[in-house]
Formats: sequence, C-alpha cells, structure tokens
Amino acid sequence: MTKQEIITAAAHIIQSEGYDMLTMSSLAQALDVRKASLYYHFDGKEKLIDAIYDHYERECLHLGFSVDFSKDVRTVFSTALAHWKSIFMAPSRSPFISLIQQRREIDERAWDDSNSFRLMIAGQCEAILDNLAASGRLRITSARLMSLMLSTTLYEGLVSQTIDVDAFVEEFIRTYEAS
Amino acid sequence: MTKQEIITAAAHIIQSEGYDMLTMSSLAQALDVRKASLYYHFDGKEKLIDAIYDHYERECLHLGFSVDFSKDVRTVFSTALAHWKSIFMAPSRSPFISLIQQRREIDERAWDDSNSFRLMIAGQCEAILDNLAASGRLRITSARLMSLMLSTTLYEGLVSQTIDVDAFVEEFIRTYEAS
Amino acid sequence: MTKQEIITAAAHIIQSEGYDMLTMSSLAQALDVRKASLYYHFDGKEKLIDAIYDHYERECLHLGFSVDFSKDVRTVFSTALAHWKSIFMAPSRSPFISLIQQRREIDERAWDDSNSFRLMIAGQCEAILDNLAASGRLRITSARLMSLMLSTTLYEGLVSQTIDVDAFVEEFIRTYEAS
Amino acid sequence: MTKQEIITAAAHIIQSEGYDMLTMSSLAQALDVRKASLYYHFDGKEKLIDAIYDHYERECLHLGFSVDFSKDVRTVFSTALAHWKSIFMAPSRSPFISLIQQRREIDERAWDDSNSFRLMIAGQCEAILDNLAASGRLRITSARLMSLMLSTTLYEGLVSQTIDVDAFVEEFIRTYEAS
DNA sequence: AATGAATGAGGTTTCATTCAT
DNA sequence: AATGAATGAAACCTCATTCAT
Repeated sequence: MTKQEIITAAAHIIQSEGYDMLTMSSLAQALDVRKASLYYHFDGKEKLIDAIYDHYERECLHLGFSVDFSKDVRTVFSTALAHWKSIFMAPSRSPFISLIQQRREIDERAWDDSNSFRLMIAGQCEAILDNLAASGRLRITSARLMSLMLSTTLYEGLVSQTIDVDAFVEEFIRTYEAS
Repeated sequence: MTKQEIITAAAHIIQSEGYDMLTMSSLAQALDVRKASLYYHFDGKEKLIDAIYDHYERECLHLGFSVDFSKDVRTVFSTALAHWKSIFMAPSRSPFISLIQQRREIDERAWDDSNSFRLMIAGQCEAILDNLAASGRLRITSARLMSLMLSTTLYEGLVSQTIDVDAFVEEFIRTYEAS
Repeated sequence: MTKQEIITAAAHIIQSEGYDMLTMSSLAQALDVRKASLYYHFDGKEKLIDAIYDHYERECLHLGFSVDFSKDVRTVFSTALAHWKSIFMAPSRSPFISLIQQRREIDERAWDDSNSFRLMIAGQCEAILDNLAASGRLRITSARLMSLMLSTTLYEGLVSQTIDVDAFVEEFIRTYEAS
Repeated sequence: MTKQEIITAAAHIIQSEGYDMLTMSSLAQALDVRKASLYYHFDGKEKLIDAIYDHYERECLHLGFSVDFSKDVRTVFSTALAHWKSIFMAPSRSPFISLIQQRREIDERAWDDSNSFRLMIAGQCEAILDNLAASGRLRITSARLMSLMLSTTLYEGLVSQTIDVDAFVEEFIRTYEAS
C-alpha cells in the first residue's frame, strides 16, 4: 500500500459516498488494511486530506492546453471541450472535482481550487472567442460578456452534468457561427 | 422553543459552520436547551433534516413572480433580479441555498431542489428573453440558448457570489439592447 | 453517579494503581458505568484531573489547626502529629497525597500543592519550637534551623511512611526536652 | 547507535518530559532512528527500562566516599556535600534521580533505589556526626536522631532543590559547631 | 545494524439516541 | 415541554510490537 493508493482510495470514497463518509475505518476497509496502518503513512486524517488536495492540485491545475486557431470553429471547440472533459470527467480526476464541489462552501482550499478551475475555463473561453471573433468566424457582440456566460455554463455542465455540454456547444456554434 | 425555531437554528448552523457541524449537541447549545429536549420535537436527526427541507421548500419553491413586460428592458430585468435576490440572498432563505449547495452531490433531495431553482430561473429567463426579443427590444439570436447561459450565469452568481450579478445584468442589457 | 463519586474513584485508582493506570476505561469499569457516561459529567480527562485537584485542595489545604501551648510538651507534639496524620494518612485524603507525590516532578499543580503542604508543616513546626523554646520547655539552639529539619523529616515520614513518625517524635522530645 | 546511547536518551526524556512521555516513538525520534531499530537492541520497552535501572544503579550506588576527619568541620561537610551533589545533581546522573523520584510510589525498583540513596546519606551523615561529636568539634545531643533529620533534609534538598543545601549546611555548622 | 510496513489492543472523545422523571 | 443521566456505536489516534528485508 502506497501513499498514492491511499489518496486514490480516499478520493473515491469521497466521490462515491460523500465527504463525511470518509472515515479512517471506511478507508482502511476499502484498502483491506487495518486502521492503524494508515497512520504509518499519514499523520492523521487532516494531513491525509491535505495530501489529497496536494496530489490533485498537482495533477489538475497545471494541465497545459493549446489550440490551433487556424482550424475551423468546430474543431477549435471540440479540441477545447475534449481538454476540459479530460480534466473534469476523466475517472482519474473526477473524484477531485467531486471533492471541491462538495466542500466549496466549507473548505477554503476547495473554494480556491474551484475558482481556479472557473478562471481557467473563463480565460480559455475568452481567448477562443476573442480569436474567432477577431478572425470573423464567430459573430459575437461582446467576447468578454459571452465568455463569462459560456464558461460558467460549460463549468456547470461539466461538473454537475445537468447540461449536455456537447449539445450545448454544438448549438452555440450553430447560433454564433458566421454564415 | 418551537419546531420553527429549531429548524431555523439548524439551518443557520449549516450555513455558518457547514453541514457536518450540525450535531444534536451543537444545535442544543445554539438554542440553549439540553440535547434531550430536541427529541421532544423531532424523532431524531433525520426527521429534523427532513423538516428543514420541508420548511424551506414550502418557503422558496412556490414564490410567485410576475413581470410587467410593458415596462422598459432595464425595469424588467431589475424587477426579475430583485425577485431572485429575495430568494437567494434574503437572510431568511439563504441558509437553505447554502444547504442545497453543500449537499447537492450527496442528498437526492438537495439535488432535486437545486435543479428546481435552476429550472425556475431558466424558465423565467426564457420568458423574459422570448418576450423582449419578440417585441424587438433585445437583439438575441437564440432565446433558448441565451436563456440557458443567462440563467446558469445568474444562478451561479446568486448562489456563489463570485459574480457581481448587478454589473453582469447591466452589461448584458447594454450589449443586447436594441439600439 | 455523582461528580463526587467519579473524583473519588479516580483518586483511588491513582493511589492504588498509579497515575498512568487511570484511564477513562478503567474509571468507567471501577464505577460500573459505560465510558461515555463519564463525559456527561466531565468535559474530558484533563478537566476531570483538574476537578480532582480542585476537590482535594479544597479539602486539604484549608484545614485549621490550633495548639494549646499551655499543655505539656508531649501533648503539644501529639496534638500536632494527630493533626498531620489526619491530613496525610486519613483514607479520605491519602489518595491526594499519593497523587501529588507521583506527579510532583511533572505537574506544576502537584508541585505547588506539595510545597504548600511542606510550608504548612514547616510553619507549624516553627511556631511550636519557637513557643516551647521561649517558655524554656525545649532546649533548642536555633528554632528556625531545627524546624526546617524537623518538618522535612516529618513530611517525609508522613508521605512515604519510611520513617516511624511516632517513634521519631518521641525520641525528638526525649532528646530536646528541658530536664 | 549503542545500547548506552539509547539508555541515556531514554533517561533524558524521562527527566525532561516525564516518565509517561517516554514512548518507543518519542525515543526513536530523539535518537533519529526508526522505532523498529530499538527492538534490535532491546527486547521491548520493559527490558529497556530494566536496563536503565541497571545502568544507573551501577553508576550511582557504588560510588566510594571517604572523608578525612582530621580536617576541620567546614572541610568535612563541604567534602561530603560535594560528593552528594556529584551524585544527585551531576548531569550524567540526575536523570536517574528524576526517574526514581517519579516512580517511587509505583515501581518497586524505584522505591528500593530511592531508599538506598536515603540510607547511604543517612549512614554517611551518622558517621560524620558521630566522629565530629566524639572529637568535640560539634555539640550534638543525639547523633543518631540528628543524622536522621540532617540526612532527610539534605536528601530532600538535593533531589527536589526546594532547599538551598549550601546555605543549610553552613547554618547547620554555625549552629552546632563547638565554640 | 537498521527499517518500512503493518497491526491488535486500547486510549480519548463525539455522536445520536433513550428513558424515567 | 423539558431535562438529567446514561449508553452503544463509532470516530480519531497512539502504543508497543512484529517481521520480512
């Protein structure tokens, strides 16, 4: 059992059963070790939680991203969308998204991470809209305003899965693409 | 001490300290009664939580709303915004918003309520955009798409307070108002 | 079960099994209640220990004492000795003596209490020697020096029971009594 | 790391933090090794404690001592006092004194060692008083009684440091020296 | 000679709950 | 309507110890 495995198992419990169902007991059971063993690897629950944040922040918040704006509108968006999905929906990262959603209102750190994600998407949306509008491929009145709305909607769709982001983006393109 | 007072106190703890800090002990302390007294009013914690949902759902989800579309664009929006703010930010209701935000991923009921709010705003946004676009006062390509983005952004701004909704609406109007 | 009973039971465990054998479990067992019950009466082990000190300090450190110096030397000493024995050896107080002996080197409070007892005996010894020397019934060169030695020896004899205090006092009187 | 170093480190923890703060963990940390390593040297905590007693008993209880009674009173006492201080206050031995003080009421062995020290001082005091009284340099009624009080007071002063032994001895000499 | 990893036992504490009063 | 007293379960954590390497 490595620190890695413990962190992953803990994150999975948080995602599947909820933050307050993560106990040292449930975690030990999930890993098929005894409770005391966990304390060999982490100096208590709080440190473990910190390590979860540390791990996933390293994993998630430094993901590079580049778009080739010379490609057509649909390609630009689908590239970006694939990137975002790989962050928010990939099985290896979604436990973290679930964590910060659950704890946003309570943990400062979850709040900060949540905002980092928002700002990341917002910035990337703005870059895309700016570029595509400037090159006349998208008809958008205010790229700034639109990128706020677009990114908020995408973020919400990606994390809560109440919005079909593929359909939404498709409709967005159809609506704002320059004839 | 009435059921009402208990519910209110519980909701305040959830808002100010987080859902998992609501314990029968902390609640009793907040109300300055002994723990056992709470069991006279509620048959256990689960029933109490149910009662919190019951109470606030009655409070929040049946709030009527009517807009006089003959008024000018700015008035229509500011009326709607005032209404939404009264739901999401009024001290008497914000504890519930905090609750469903915290528990959205975990409690089915919080999830449902959260979606009800979303759908409510979405529907009202769509009605407004439809009407104002139809009467030529707003230049919007697709009222349906725009109301999804607008309502999502407003919802997010109202509950997380990371977006200045007043400034956002003002900019929205400036951008899409028909000259 | 009253706070009183808990304190007494705890002190008895400390005396008979040693300070570090006092656990919430052993205490609960001694009182034939469940561990959790103890927490109804005391907010944790530390507070319980504090309460033990509080209780016995109130019991022990305010014990009045008066000697009738008109009585003969032997009577004066045996009165005083009876008084000291009632403090250090009475079943109701000896657990506390045992506690402060065990913890003198570790707890500030035990150290302070231990010194209070020493000073109490020292003061009373000095008063006795002063008086009996002044009235010519005891031949003592320096009452101050002798009361330091006498009180230290008595204290040690009373708490550790390695010295037979009765025999010691008898010999002391025989040695220093004015012919 | 040698057995010696472990014993010394353990004794220092006992002295500075208290007997119950000596754990295999704290000891390993103090020595900057892993817990398991300690078990290479000692078959468990109990054996380690035994070794501590063994070591310091060998160190302390066989310390030779001789006084040249032909020297003057002050020299005799200051020689003896220097000897006792070297036992009780020397940095290399004081941890053991602290240990037996802390455990006197609990460990048989600490109790025995404590008494050995007492008896040692008592014997040496009696020898000194006997000799100096016999040679007329000290005016003492009963050397036996006085040596009990003197040794008890010295012992207490040396181990608890609540009595200034130098000043005490000086006053003792001034008081009982033959004019 | 040392240690990484694990563990059973037992420690302190908190939780929701009950029940007689 | 309220509460004093108690409790089983389960939380977090520490302890001494073992064992393969």
